[in-house]
Amino acid sequence: MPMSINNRHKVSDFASRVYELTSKVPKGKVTTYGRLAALLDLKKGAQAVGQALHCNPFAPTVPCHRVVRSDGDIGGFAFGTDSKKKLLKSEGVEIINNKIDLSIYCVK
DNA sequence: CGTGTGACTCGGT
DNA sequence: GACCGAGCCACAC
Repeated sequence: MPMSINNRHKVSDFASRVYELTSKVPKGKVTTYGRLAALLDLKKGAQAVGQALHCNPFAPTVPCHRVVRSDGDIGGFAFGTDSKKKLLKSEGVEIINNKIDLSIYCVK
């Protein structure tokens, strides 16, 4: 596990796990808050996951823009949903009517 | 230790 | 489709 995900400033273990998982999402694909929560055995902790990402101190390191809502909605983004949309678009993710194409969900 | 809050989700209206 | 309320979880106060 990459140490660079937890040094600098101390973050909660929970947040570290979230960042680590998020950093594994391949370019061009996306995952959901709920999916990350499930991988952390917190199947109902999607909101907690979102909170961890909001405080994401590794903005460029952790591709938090590849995390969207379960219904395909953009979700949120510390720098504005507009930036999030553009980033995804530049990675090849289709965004239609403010919704992510559910067919490119990362299945891991 | 109790409360409030939020980049969530689901089901009902 | 939009709005609302309830349930869940980590975290700041």
